[in-house]
Amino acid sequence: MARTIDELAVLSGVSRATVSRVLNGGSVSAKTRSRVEAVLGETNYRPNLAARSLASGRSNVVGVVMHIDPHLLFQDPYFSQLLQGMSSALADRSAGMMLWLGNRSKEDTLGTILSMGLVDGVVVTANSLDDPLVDGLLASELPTVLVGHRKADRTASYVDVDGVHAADAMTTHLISIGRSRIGYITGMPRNVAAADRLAGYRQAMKRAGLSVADTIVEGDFNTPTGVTGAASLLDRGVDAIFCANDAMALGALETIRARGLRVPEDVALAGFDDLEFAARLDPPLTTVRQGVREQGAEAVRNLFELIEDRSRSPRRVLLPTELVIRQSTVGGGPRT
Amino acid sequence: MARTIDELAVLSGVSRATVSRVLNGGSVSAKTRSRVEAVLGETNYRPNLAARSLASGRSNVVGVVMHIDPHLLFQDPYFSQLLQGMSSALADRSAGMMLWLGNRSKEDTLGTILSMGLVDGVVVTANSLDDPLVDGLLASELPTVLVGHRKADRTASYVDVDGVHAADAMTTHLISIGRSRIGYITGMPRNVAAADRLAGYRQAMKRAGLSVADTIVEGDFNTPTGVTGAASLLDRGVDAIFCANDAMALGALETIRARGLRVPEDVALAGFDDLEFAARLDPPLTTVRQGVREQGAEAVRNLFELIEDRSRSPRRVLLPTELVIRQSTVGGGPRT
DNA sequence: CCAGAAATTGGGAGCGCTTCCAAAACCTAG
DNA sequence: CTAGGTTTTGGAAGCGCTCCCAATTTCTGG
Repeated sequence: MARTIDELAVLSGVSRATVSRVLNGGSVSAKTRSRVEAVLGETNYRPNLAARSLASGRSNVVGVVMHIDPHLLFQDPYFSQLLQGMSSALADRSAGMMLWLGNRSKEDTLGTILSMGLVDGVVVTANSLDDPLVDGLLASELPTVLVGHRKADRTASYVDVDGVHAADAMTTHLISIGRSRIGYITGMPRNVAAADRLAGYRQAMKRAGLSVADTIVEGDFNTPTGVTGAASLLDRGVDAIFCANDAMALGALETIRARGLRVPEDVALAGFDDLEFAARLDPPLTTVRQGVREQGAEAVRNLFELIEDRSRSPRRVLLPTELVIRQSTVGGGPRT
Repeated sequence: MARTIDELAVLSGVSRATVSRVLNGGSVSAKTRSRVEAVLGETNYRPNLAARSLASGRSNVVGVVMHIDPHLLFQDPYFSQLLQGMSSALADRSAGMMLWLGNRSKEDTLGTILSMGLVDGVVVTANSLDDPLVDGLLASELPTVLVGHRKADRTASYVDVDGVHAADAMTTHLISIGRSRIGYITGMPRNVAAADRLAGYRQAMKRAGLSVADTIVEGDFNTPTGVTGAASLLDRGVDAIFCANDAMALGALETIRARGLRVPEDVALAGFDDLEFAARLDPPLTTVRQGVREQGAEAVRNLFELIEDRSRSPRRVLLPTELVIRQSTVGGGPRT
């Protein structure tokens, strides 16, 4: 029941330094190593992280900062999935995770994180176009990887999905099934993903030579704005509605049915995210699936590369998305 | 830009020990204190957590362990909310959170946590009737608070909602609206909350002198078992279905409608959890609301009391629940 | 069998902080 | 003005570990 490395050293008849070497994979003769490991085995010793961290300057703990609207955090599985992905990538390297959710002022959190000297790096969700926390982190010495990205972050490492491309693809799909008056309900104005998706929509519409003069209404990613947004779009006589996320598509569907219109015959409907309920809607919702778990895992891997080689140039990763076509756009389409 | 306490000491012309005292609220003369604080203000020094932790044996970081079925973690906002509650209570004491999700073997995690010497205590979700991790934690020196509880944990500190009482109340409500053949779809067999809710149901049925001979079918908290469970209950001619959670109620609703039955006229339907979508179903779902956030916050507060006074006796807290009655049981009832 | 190179090992100095202890400074009252 | 008590302060010893450096041991080949 040795508690410290010194006790371990005494028990195995070598110096503290040698024990440390076998613990950390230093060069030790096979004979010595096996002797120490024997003792190690029967003593269930665990190195003290604080001491190790103080001495080595590395803790094998990474920080995760999610500054996010609590309301979204609740109902959107995005964060759970992101956490899962990160958590499992972390576990692969037996590293720990310190989590901050956004309930203090951002600057405060920033200070805390930097201070601790406790994390080797940080993964931070960058979903706002201007976020002092992200700026501060990027300006600091601390290796930082963003999940999501802002146009300005050209020099930062980030992991994101290609929202522009995905929204373009969805819009193109809508066009390909013969719709031309395609309404769009946006996400929150200052949200990066929202901006990307909108850009993708505009891009596809433009390429097809379709007007977007009065086809865009502003939403905020929540269901109620889907309800109202759809109402206003229907008044303008659209034949398809593309919502920046599934939650709003849910609202839009309510409105469409309330008016006695059929989906997709009268109005095709598409969302984004492929939340759990999307496949279960009536009709099942055409949407975009993003590998959120994978995104989290990739962010962690990215971060570790940065930690291990601080001089390495930023790595920017765009993960692919998948168009999930269901009956809300293609009536007789494939069942999911 | 002092980085260490020694630099700070030099800058303010006192000893390292004195700086440490003003940092930690030791007794320092007013004059000295203000001098040091002045320096402190213009230097944005942050104590190194690892060093502090090593020297003092306390880290102001608590561990949070959520060993949970990844599938549930995804779609159930329970965990997000729990995290939120804990996170905000933690922020109130400017403490940090180390998070482990359940992706390694439990024993492994346990070892890691205990080893680190890095957390002052741990909050662990105890949702399985037999969980070696929980047993190990409780047996260890580490202050531990459970969220949820097992019958066996008489001597542990925990925070839970009174699931027995809540399920009893819901069942009683169903009875009070004139139903007598009340079917019940259970949660996962070895889950504590599931067991509690089932007990509450049985208790209420027994008190009312109603038979439960063939009214209970086994579910697993997921929607599909709600679908199948409801089918089997309807075959037995029930006039109400109480599901151990909302996700299954969702499935049950599907089945009921597929058979052309009306809710609540033909079959009353009740869930448990009051998830976001519950109020939005057609008809809105009668369910039980639990203060999950509050549960998380309370768990943290509880833990801190334990940490500050290790000799204190375990504190067991049962948080109240709220019956949310909507149209799935009372057709003309209050709109929510 | 021995010099020299290579591999292994132990000694010891810190990492930045808290905290015990004793010295120094300050009060009080006689 | 001084003895005795009370605060306030600084010195110094660690907390458990890593890692540099030098000493020791082991291995080469001539």
